[in-house]
Amino acid sequence: MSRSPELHETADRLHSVAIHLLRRLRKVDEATGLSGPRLSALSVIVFAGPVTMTELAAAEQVKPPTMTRLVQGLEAEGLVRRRGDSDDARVSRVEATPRGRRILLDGRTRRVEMLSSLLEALDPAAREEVHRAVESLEGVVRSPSN
Amino acid sequence: MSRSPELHETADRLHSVAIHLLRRLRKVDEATGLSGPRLSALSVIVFAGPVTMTELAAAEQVKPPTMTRLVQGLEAEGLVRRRGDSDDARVSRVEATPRGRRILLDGRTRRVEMLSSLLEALDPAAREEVHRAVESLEGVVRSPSN
DNA sequence: GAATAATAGTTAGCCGTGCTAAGTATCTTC
DNA sequence: GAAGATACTTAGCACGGCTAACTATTATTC
Repeated sequence: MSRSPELHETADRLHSVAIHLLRRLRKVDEATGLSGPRLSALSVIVFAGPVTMTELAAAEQVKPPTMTRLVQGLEAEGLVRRRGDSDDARVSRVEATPRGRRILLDGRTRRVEMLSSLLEALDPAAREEVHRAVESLEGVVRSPSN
Repeated sequence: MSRSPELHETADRLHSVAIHLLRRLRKVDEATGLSGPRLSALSVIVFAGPVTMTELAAAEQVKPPTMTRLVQGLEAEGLVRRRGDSDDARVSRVEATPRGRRILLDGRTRRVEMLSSLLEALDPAAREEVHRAVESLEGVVRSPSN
């Protein structure tokens, strides 16, 4: 079971870097004025078009009652709007308002800009290396389990 | 202001990889039976020896009342113990019990094992690349701002 | 076609974690 | 030794997660 020390070291530092990266991103996201869960839900709503509550809850890995309240919050801030489904009176479809869409897209821009500026601090060779490492990790992190 | 598309792409994918990595880690951490904030506080207590409440709150970037409750929770589960300071009767020093230490260290082991097993899925060249990329990112992510 | 089962959402109510404001107890300082 | 600073706690609010239980619809089954 025990693995090489180098592997452990890389693993440990990878963990730490991931934490620090996301901490930075969270700070940037504060400018949207939205909490993490609301911002994340809004993102699904913006990119997945009109969505049902159940789909939204599943996408956010949250139970339906939790999503009910998140959407109520977004609705109260005028970022989101609901319409009944024409075929099935039980379902309620959620879509972003123009304001919701703008706030989300602006936040997304800030986030990518922040990360890009970090990467710009690297010389081109290192940047290329980060790119390839990200590709490797994508394969490995996405594939199995959840 | 607008940057090269490759930069944006790397930034975006880096973001996504970081999110997925931490999601995996959170799942592993569930085995400790502790919430994120409690686990994180316990980690500081274990590694920084007896600590004052104020130091703990600062380390966890949380206000003192929040730390009061986190420590009360850990104490109720027998993972942590408090002693008064001999020099200053206002301060209260927190230290881990043997059980607290064991739970934390076991969790830490599981976490590193999980990451290591991800890295093991890569061929040695890719692994080496990830290692170097992590070093680059460390420099860039740690340096400025908090 | 009426009864039953399944599905989509919501409401009610709990717990944990974040906060601020305000209190207590203990130093420190003048 | 009185005034102020410091360490921590208590009280009370908001929010996000959950389960259990409810309503309203749609689907099934006999």
